[in-house]
Amino acid sequence: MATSARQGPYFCGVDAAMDVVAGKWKSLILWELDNHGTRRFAELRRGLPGVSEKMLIQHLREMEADGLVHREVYREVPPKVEYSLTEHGVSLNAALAVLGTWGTERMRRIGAEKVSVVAGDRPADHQGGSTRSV
Amino acid sequence: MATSARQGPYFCGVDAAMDVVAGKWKSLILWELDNHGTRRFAELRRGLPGVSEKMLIQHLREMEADGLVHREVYREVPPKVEYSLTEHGVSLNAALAVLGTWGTERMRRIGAEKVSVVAGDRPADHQGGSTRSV
DNA sequence: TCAGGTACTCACTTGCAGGTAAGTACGTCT
DNA sequence: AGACGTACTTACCTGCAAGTGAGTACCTGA
Repeated sequence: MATSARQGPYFCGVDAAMDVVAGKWKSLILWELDNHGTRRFAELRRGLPGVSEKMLIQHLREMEADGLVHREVYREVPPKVEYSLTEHGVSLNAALAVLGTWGTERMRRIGAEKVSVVAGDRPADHQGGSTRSV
Repeated sequence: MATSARQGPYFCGVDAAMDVVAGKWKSLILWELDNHGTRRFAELRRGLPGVSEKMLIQHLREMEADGLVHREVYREVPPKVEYSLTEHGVSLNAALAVLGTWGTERMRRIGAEKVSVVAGDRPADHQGGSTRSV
């Protein structure tokens, strides 16, 4: 399932960073976890409209292997697992924030829309324009 | 050939930026152009060991459509085309540099190697930007 | 009693990014 | 004469990322 940590070789630093962030939902996951501090599996799934359970787990496992997220399992009767960012995840998110600023500016330039949030989902939460949109 | 500009919709700024940078060689191209100011097609091809002509052109066309690179054609007898970064390309490269710093730090942490440069190619040059498929 | 919520796993399929290799038109170098 | 350099275009093929949908095991509330 390719859940082992990526390890290069790389052309350069950007290459190494992109390798870790490559994946349709990874930067979104990073953003969600950074914003909420800690999230359960189902909370993440609901927070990322359109993600499939398979992809979400796969990405979380890869990011865990890469040392970006921490996975805490609570052995309770309804299973409970909490995901949070490690310090490496937090610093990666900070680096991505710079890129996010550029991207937001680009969206403004070309007049791109935001993907519409499905009705019933968190109403007015993660709006990229704010301070630290990933 | 998908040379039209990407246009969303996006989840957030990072999404928009990643869309533009997604492509195995795009960040490398950005880096090459930023470093040399202006480069001809064949110079770029030689500067990016392993890239195929098809992918190089495809990426250049997409980046042109996205307003990142400028393409200047000289109607001379041996054809001559010069590529350079627009101001948007330059600012994107600056944003990627932050990510590059993080990636370099990560490479140090996990002890990843750099891809070996083919014998005969530029010896000890680029430290800057590169990508893998996003 | 059975739908729904917890957090997953597994098997199958599809789309597309990227690789390979050839063709084009024109000119110079050997 | 023909190899090589310029900057591409075109067609075909492959591998992998991602999507789909079902199954698992347990518990709660209507």
